[in-house]
Amino acid sequence: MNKPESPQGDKSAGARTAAQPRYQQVADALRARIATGSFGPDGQLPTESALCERYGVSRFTVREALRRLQTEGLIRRRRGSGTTVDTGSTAQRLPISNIGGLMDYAAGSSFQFQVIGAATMGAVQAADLGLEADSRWVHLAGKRRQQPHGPAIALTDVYINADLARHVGGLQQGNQSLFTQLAEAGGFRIARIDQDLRAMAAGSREAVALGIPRRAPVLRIVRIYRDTDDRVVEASVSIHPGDRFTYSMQIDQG
Amino acid sequence: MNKPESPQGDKSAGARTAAQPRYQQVADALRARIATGSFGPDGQLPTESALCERYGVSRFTVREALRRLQTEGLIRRRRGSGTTVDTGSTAQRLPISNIGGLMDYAAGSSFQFQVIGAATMGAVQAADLGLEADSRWVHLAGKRRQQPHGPAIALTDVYINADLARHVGGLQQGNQSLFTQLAEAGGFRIARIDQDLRAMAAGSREAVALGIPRRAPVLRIVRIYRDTDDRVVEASVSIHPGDRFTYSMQIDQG
DNA sequence: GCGGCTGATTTGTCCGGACATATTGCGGAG
DNA sequence: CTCCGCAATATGTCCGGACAAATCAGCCGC
Repeated sequence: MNKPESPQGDKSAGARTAAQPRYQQVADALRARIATGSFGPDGQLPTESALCERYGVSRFTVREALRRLQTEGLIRRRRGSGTTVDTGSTAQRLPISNIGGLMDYAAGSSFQFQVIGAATMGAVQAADLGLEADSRWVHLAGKRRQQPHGPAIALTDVYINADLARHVGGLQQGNQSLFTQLAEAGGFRIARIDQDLRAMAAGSREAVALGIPRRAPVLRIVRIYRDTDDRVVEASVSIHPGDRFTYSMQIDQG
Repeated sequence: MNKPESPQGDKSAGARTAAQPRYQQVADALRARIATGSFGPDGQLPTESALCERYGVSRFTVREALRRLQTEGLIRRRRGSGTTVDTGSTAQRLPISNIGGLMDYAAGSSFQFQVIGAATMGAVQAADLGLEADSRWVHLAGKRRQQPHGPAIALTDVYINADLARHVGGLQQGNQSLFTQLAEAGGFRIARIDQDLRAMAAGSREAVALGIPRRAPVLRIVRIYRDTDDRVVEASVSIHPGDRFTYSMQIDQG
């Protein structure tokens, strides 16, 4: 019927971006098809062997692609019965349980910030964030909104490793996450993000900035971004009003 | 030196528990060795091919086992340099980002509950939890503690599918999660858990039960447990005092 | 019509091999 | 002594194949 859509290697070309692995290309293609609803009302995906033919790759590659989509909560797989689009439950919510999800979250909202300046982290604050005392950072502060002129869903303090200070000036306001921009500018990759979530009462600063009563319940999310060498690239503290933000995630298998 | 430690099939024996896949057995073995610190101060694990020989399995199996440990945040893998135990950062904290982590969390604390009785979920509450209105449940309520007589770290309402009501009587108080017990008693498997987290103010009931001021900030976690057929087996709402509970998780790769 | 059995389908597990790419350590050139 | 390049090493990607286990559709007997 149709010849295999080879996910072209793209070894040549001026594309400075390294050619992505094939399973990533297949996953992207399937993610796009899921988004456009091309799998019909029942959401049944082709079988693995059918996808192998379609994209001209081995079953290993197809399974690796499907595994990604599964951890993103996009699909559901059952032995014997096949793979289906996961429309139920949390499909319309935003799973921030992988780095791609975090980027989507950033892409779906807008972050306006300003540079506060150089900062040295005191012992108390460092311990609170789980970082080394007396380490040096560039401090940014800003708000995140879902609609351009809507209410802020978060007040965020960002601390960027002082070694990356020269890249701070090039950071764009808007829809791209800071860590993505930093990784591109600095030529490294974010390998892991640690998150701590807890509830607390809004202080006066947060209350004023977010337009909520003092001592209102807020969700505090501390994120530590590490590169492949385990160096802390960025740390951030986000304060979300309790009534404007819900954190959704999925947990799979055993 | 030593002959391969074959993860014996265990097909026979009275063990009613189905033989686990080999990668699971290897993962368990490595997890135990990590816990006992048998990989030395630098935490360097053997190479994949060494593990293949040690356990008498293929590289596929070893990689699948290591993948599990990685998503649990126990190890760190880097191309070219090998696999190491992840002692830094959140190692001592509790990652509840997979079902095993949730079970560990339950195992590390104690849950005391009492059966409230049959309950029909009203429209408002059902919508809040993301369940069907007018569905029928068995309602339990209880507290979770880290030390036997310490302060409660959570006040939890549990709703168990009415179809499983006959198993409710056999549920044990203590350190094993309810969903694990239900799965065993009912002969099914928990395939996915959806979680929603948000901050809110303690109501009077929570305040009294947890011994905190009214309107104190609390973390509210709603969990929906589904089996392999996507049926909702259990739903739970946990209220954690903001100053006694932090939710930690890791996010890997891209 | 109904229920159970059987076979086909589909994903899960597992193997062996191959090459790519990142890292590390070593040795030689300067 | 320092820096560069090369080779060894380790994980990442990818292939083809095989069997197991869960599911599903259809046939058959009742």
